[in-house]
Amino acid sequence: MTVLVVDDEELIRDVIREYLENEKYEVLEASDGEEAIQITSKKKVDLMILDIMMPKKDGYTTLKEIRKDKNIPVIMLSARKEEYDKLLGFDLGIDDYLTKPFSPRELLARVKAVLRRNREIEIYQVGDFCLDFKGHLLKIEGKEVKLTPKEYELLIYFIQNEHIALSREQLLNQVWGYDFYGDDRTIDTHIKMLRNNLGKYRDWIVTVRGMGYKFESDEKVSS
Amino acid sequence: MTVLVVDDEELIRDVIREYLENEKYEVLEASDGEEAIQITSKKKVDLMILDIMMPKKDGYTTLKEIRKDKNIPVIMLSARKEEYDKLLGFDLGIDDYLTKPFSPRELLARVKAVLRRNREIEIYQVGDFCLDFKGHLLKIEGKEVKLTPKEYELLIYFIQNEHIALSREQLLNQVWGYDFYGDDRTIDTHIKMLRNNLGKYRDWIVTVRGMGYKFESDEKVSS
DNA sequence: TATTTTTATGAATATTGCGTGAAAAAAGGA
DNA sequence: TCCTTTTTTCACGCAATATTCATAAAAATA
Repeated sequence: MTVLVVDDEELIRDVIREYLENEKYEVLEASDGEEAIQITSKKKVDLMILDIMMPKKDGYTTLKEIRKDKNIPVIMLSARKEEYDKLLGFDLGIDDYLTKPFSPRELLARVKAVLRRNREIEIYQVGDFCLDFKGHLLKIEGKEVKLTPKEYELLIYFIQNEHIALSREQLLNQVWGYDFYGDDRTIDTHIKMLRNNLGKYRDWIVTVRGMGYKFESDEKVSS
Repeated sequence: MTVLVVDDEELIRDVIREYLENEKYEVLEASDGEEAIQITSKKKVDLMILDIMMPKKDGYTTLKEIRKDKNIPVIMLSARKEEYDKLLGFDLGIDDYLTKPFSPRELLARVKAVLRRNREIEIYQVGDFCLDFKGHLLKIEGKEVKLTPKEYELLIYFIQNEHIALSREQLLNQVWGYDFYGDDRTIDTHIKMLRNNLGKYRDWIVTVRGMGYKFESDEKVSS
């Protein structure tokens, strides 16, 4: 689970990072709204902790922009309690709210609560790459990309094991099943076809020479 | 769907109204228990959002009186978490519970969940496609389309699981029942007939090769 | 550089899964 | 009961997909 912390104060970010990492969350940081928008467009973020008062671009504006094409859960931070009413009026669907100074413990509790609440959502979205697990639907740049069953299963297995290098044997066992006694090279062909279908995201499937393949969505996107 | 919001704070009512109306719910307001009782006796209310702490007549008492002759689903609001235990003691069959300050998003999620749980009448209408769940009546371009019982059940199950790919096994279990031990391909035949009956909407039943089928109406899919 | 090892690709072939129609079986109605 | 409607089975043909394999390309090694 990846949490993006957006706050202009480095101290705050550091404290939150420490607590979250202690609980095995991956933490990304942004010091302003622009940076936050950049990061969410490139990386998979499961939850955003967003400060309202920031220089350049405030929390509202930032959230509004991100929400245009992403539905990332968000916990808002603010220095003043009175902001809450304003926040409620703001029609952006925030998930929770905390006033500074807050206890890290409480933040953690809320992070967990929000993620628990959203666990049933099964959509993998990074940039304009959008995979709907339940719908068996992959969209890239808003257009449906047709995958064959094997390509689909393969892709899902990769995504579920992001950043982990997988051997051909492992892929055969997990995706094809233990009762498959075919050629190792079958994988290569499917990788080829999957890459073709991923278009500009073809490099997200990385060859690990002598080992197998791995999936990595934060690679630089070639267009 | 009509939701009655009962709270003495106008600000809270306004905020809830805004969120609910945004999701196409009809919203009624009451500022105290008496008014709530009046409204429920006169209008059709599908769900009540009821604050516990109110002047004159509190939430408990109000609910107790309304429940004497109506079984409207209710979500309770309270300022303090501790109230929850007290609430449990009252055997009034509340459907859900939220403490202030709550996230609007969570409220919306719970409203939807409660209504989903309690839905009785349901009409699914997109373009000139109109299915009345209860009346077992399908109209396309204003003309009634005759479906066999199995076709109805199948279609309803599809609509209730729109955008989700369903395997043949799942369809057999859910529509035919777990005690059906027939051929998988029975599904195919029913799909064929259903598609024929759907006429120009036949493509709303999408084949997910190697997996099963899913229902997808033409309306824009938000990603 | 030449050599070896590993991966990518294209094409040929094998296999699987779906749509269909027809017919048998079961359920309903008069 | 008989007749009609609905449900289920099934097999054929076609199209989509999976697999294999030969060869090209790329990367590592010396």
